[in-house]
Amino acid sequence: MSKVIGELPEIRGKIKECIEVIKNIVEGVNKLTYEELEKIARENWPELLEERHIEREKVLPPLHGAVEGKVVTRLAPNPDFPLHLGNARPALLSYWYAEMYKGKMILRFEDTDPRIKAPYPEAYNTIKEDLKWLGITWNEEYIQSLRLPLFYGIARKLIERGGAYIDLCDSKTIRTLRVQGKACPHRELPVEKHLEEFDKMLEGYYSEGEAVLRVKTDLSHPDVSVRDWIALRVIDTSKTPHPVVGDKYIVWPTYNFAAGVDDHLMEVTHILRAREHLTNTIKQKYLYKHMGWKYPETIHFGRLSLEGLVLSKSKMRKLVLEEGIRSLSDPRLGTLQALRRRGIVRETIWKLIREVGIKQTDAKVSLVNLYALNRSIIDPVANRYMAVEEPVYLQLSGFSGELEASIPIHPSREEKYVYRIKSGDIVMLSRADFSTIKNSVFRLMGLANFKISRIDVWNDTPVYVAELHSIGYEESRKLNAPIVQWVLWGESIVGDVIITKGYKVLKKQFYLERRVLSEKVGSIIQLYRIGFVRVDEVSRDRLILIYAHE
RNA sequence: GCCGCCGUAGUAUAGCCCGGUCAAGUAUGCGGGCCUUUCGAGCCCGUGACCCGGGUUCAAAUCCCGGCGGCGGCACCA
Repeated sequence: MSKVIGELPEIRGKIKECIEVIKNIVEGVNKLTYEELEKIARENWPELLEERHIEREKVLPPLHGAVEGKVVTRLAPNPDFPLHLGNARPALLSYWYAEMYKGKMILRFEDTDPRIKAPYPEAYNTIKEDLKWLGITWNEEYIQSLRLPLFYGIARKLIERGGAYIDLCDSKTIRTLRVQGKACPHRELPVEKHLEEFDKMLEGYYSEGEAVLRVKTDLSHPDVSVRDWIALRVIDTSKTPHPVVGDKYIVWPTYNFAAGVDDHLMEVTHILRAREHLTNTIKQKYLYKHMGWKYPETIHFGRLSLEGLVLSKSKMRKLVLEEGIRSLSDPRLGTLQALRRRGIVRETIWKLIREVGIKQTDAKVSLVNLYALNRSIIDPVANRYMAVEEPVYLQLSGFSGELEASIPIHPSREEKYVYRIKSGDIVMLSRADFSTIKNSVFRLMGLANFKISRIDVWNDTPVYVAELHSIGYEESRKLNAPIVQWVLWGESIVGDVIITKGYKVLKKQFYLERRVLSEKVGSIIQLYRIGFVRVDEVSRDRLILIYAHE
């Protein structure tokens, strides 16, 4: 029924009559057997029997009110910590939309709290590096602490327009009044008085806590925090100097004032930010109304969390203190630096954020999903190497001359690495593999098929003697022989693989093919049957690898 | 406690604004098969969801009301 209306929308007016007709037809059709139906379909509408497989690529939904060439977005981080995965969402969305509409993106450091959330001097650069790694470019860059006189100017205009007042109440009094929805005595004083007090504030007449500038909102607003929120306050920068401007200023804007003013001055058209800013949007709109400005389009998306990974700055700081984490790129953290070090590539972050989109609901992404995305990108490019853990020694015998082993560097490429093996050479196997092959014919990957014939002991170490059974891969298939990885003794190098499990870090020692030394720091490789790892450090006789995922 | 936002498979997401080709698409995961000199990748098959209850309507994932659940905000933080 619905299908018919969908295809023939013009019958909409006569639905009641149609129902009878359709009912009869459907009853008739229902009496037919499946075979009869199939026959009719094949004769009349063969295309119906063909399966369609449509893959739609996910694209960003259009931005409300966006005009090509005019869109301005901004990313406004507090430079108190490097960027983490959660920050990648507003960062990439702001960037993508600016690109999509051929507009521009602004990077603005919101560092207007030298007291409680004091900026880290290094973070200004770290954040820029994080953004560059993400592949984000921006057109303009600002630091709010260098713009304080601008905020003072706007504040003065706001007072003149009757939109703000200097409040000299102590915090206890004002708290009580606000909850009751009552005005404090200062609110209704004449504009001239407020301008005067504002000057006194700037001159340093008042100390911390004695005077604030409040924006007039609605004293009966259901959300108490919206009622006459604070725009500027006094911070004693002789005690807590600001890393950029030192103790030059003692009157500082709050987030809502600074962000609100700057979004206007910088002509931001679209704000993309997380849901926790919903109330801030409401607060800032009062400021815009007083000033007669137009508030930008705003999108509030949900929070992004990654199962098993800490993304909150405060929790990460705590971890750093408690777990003795020295570097913010420690693989246990959720910083972009840390993810990068764990072998997560930029394209994965892009795919992930694009997938998650701009929904208002929170997204809890599982690590398995993140790994799957990452694998799809690194698998085609990661070189393969053999590696063994807890080596068992095997001496190869039963042949004369040389055997040739060709190890694919990547299964989908022709390129091979060739070893020449002589009778008597020793190879290493993982202990776990050894237990499955000790009684049967097995294949050393890329080399030949062997069977263990006896045990020797050299300097207290058992060495198993393996006799050549056959060379070809076909034989091993016929016998259903297991294929194991191996590393040639003397052609090996020790690699420490760092594995992150929650807040624990394990270190496992592997012996790898020595040819891995041609890999550079930062490259991602796959150890056959172990997983993907990122080369973290390389020296002549050792390397450090960080485990990414299977 | 007060205020607000949001509920589609294990997870993420499409569809919701504008009710009908939605007996709900895609990805990932999981189960099975094929292929393969990795237990990787690829290919094929299967699995599995509209939070609950009412209402409006010929027709509700979509609109309305009520519950329940999750999350966020309630700073002289950003």
